[in-house]
Amino acid sequence: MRYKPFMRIGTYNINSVRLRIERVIALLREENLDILCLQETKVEDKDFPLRPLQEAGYTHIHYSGEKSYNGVAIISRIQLNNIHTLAFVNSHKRHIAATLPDGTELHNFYIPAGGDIPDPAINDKFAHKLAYCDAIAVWLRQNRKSDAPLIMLGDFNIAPLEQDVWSHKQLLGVVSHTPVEVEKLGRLKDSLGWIDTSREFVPHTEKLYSWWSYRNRDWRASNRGRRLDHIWITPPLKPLLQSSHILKDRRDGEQPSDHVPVVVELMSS
DNA sequence: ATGGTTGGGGTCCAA
Repeated sequence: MRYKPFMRIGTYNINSVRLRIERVIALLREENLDILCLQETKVEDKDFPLRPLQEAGYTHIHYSGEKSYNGVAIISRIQLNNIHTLAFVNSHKRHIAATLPDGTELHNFYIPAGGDIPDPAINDKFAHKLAYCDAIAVWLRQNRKSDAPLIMLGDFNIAPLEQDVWSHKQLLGVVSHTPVEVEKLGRLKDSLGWIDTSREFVPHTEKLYSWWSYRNRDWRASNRGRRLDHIWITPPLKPLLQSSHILKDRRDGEQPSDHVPVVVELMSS
């Protein structure tokens, strides 16, 4: 096997892994990924499309799915250990975790989108989203430490910074960018001193998106994006962080997901 | 203020 100095890890909300399996394969190959975490696989475990991924050289594949909704997966060409899932708030399949050979623990999350109305008193889905964020933060504080090497990534369905949305003012009342959610995500981020890898390389003053709605004739022209997909690391991994990219061009082509992948490079330790 | 589009499963829900 040739020398490989960096480990390349990605996250991608695929919005049906069966419909877009060829996109997944192309991403793995063209980005030379070691590990890819998926969200919204929308498939029961018995129907997960294993074979094309194995044929592409990814033999360590773990998933937790359900019919029609939610679902997460980790696709890897590196051995993974201690695969486990956690159910926060309810039984939705929104989390799967694994430990890498160097001991780094990887947590893949699909945080609830939260519905349309940003009021937990009248919208159960928004209440669920807030409770889910709280539950993760509590679990992390009680079970993990900020001096351990951890990666937490996925579709968090929250765009925390003003430049993470196309119009901060116009989206203050829109689920994904409301102050109450941003506050929740901030507390979650503080739980272990998480580092937002994308913003390590792009200043907070610069627009940065990972999702563009289907409800636009021309997503690139209108450019009404939001940064919903994140890769966070704990402080011990910061010196190992080499790069982070949001693969905007993957929003193009036939039948794209409405999200694009985010990829980081970490020095192998 | 409203509506715009997509996927999955099945004639509607979630995003």
